[in-house]
Amino acid sequence: MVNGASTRVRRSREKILAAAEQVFLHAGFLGANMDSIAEKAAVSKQTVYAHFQSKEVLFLEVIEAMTGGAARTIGENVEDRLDDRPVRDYLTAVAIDQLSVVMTPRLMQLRRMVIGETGRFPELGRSLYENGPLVSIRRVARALAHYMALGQIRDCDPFGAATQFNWMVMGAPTNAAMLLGDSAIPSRSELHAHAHEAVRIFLSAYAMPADAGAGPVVPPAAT
Amino acid sequence: MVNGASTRVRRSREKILAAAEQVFLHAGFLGANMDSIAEKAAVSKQTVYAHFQSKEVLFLEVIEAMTGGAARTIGENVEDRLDDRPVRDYLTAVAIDQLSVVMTPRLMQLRRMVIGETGRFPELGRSLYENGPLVSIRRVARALAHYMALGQIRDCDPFGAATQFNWMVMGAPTNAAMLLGDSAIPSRSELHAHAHEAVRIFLSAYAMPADAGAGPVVPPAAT
DNA sequence: TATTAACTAGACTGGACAGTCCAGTTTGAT
DNA sequence: ATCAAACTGGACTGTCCAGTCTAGTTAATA
Repeated sequence: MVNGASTRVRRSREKILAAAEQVFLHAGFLGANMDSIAEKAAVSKQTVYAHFQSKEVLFLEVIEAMTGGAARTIGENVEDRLDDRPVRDYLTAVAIDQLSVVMTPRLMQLRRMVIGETGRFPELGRSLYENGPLVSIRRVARALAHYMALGQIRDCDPFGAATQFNWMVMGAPTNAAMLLGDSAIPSRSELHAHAHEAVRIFLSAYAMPADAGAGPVVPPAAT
Repeated sequence: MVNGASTRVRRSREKILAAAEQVFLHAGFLGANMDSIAEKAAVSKQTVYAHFQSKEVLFLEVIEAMTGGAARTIGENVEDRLDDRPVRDYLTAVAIDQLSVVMTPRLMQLRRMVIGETGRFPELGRSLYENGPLVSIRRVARALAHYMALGQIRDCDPFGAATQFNWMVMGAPTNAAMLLGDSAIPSRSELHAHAHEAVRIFLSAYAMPADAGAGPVVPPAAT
């Protein structure tokens, strides 16, 4: 059977990718070393090179797999049934979903690495941007267009507004985490509070006046 | 004269620091190499080591100098005479100032490097955060407290509001530049438009109702 | 059971590079 | 002019590491 060998091959491949992910995330491209990847994968160095032509190829495959995986995760949680619920609820759900998926040590470290390696591998930065922020922004833009048609959102450029919304939600936490490390990653309750506050501000600027209801300045305590 | 020798020493030192800045920014800590720093500084390798004990020490001095320098630049431009002008003007000026200072290839590359080296040198991240975002946020927080006392801003936590403001202004451009490279740095006119839009949204949520005047949804064309 | 593709252990090559050493030269102060 | 500190250039050491080579072992298939 062709599949027997293929299974064995795939097992090795996956062990290597998992080990490489750990090592690269921890040490960066230059800091990582192929011997330690082989060791961590419990595989001979030769096998590593049988699967991946070079350190660079392995690195690229690891990173692309991670960015792709993250992109697939976002959006699985919030199905876009816009029609039946108010803008505020939809935006809040999207904000919480995005924050929950992205604000994890693993993805924050991926982001740090990609940013740090931008000089050597510019395509990784672009790929992360297009699989991450851009996807989210497009999704929100579609939703805003919908709510605009329903008269719940003021007339504006949906893409521009969605961009604003995206960074109101993600800006503070990601930037803090980039520079301050994983300890700056917000807790679940902080994350909820932040999401509500961002939605409140966004709607006070973009909701239809009738519907504007900026709500209390102090967000609902989410502790 | 003590100063003669000291001048010679300082000239070398400065040449080395300038060269090291270039090389480190371009290649990162591990990617940089001391021979090329010496060469670029037009100085012998020995002299480099006479001034800085090791690559690591040199690296730290370069980065600390850059972060400190940037911190000093911000705020030189906008003197904080709050009393006499409306919130909107003050916030707009601050936003444009910050964007102008921070959104340069050199500082964006510094930020990328520091983020990338966070694992090896966590203190650099903290230092950049405290010399950059935190300083700006504190400044805006002070101003907001002032305007709150004047009844132009709603009652709220000034620090929290200032944090929101900061990332509404800086979030989108920095994040894009981090991942997409210097070509994503906004032009002067984009930067102005973005600043106005951020202030508009912020004020529609935080200005006193009487004074709220969210203004038109479409920001004043800043082209 | 025989065959063969996948794998192992570990020695090895070649190049890069941090940091040192040394013997001589320049420069600025006195 | 003299002297010491700063500097030069380049050879050198030791280490690390990507990638290769070899000879032998394991395991899935037919």
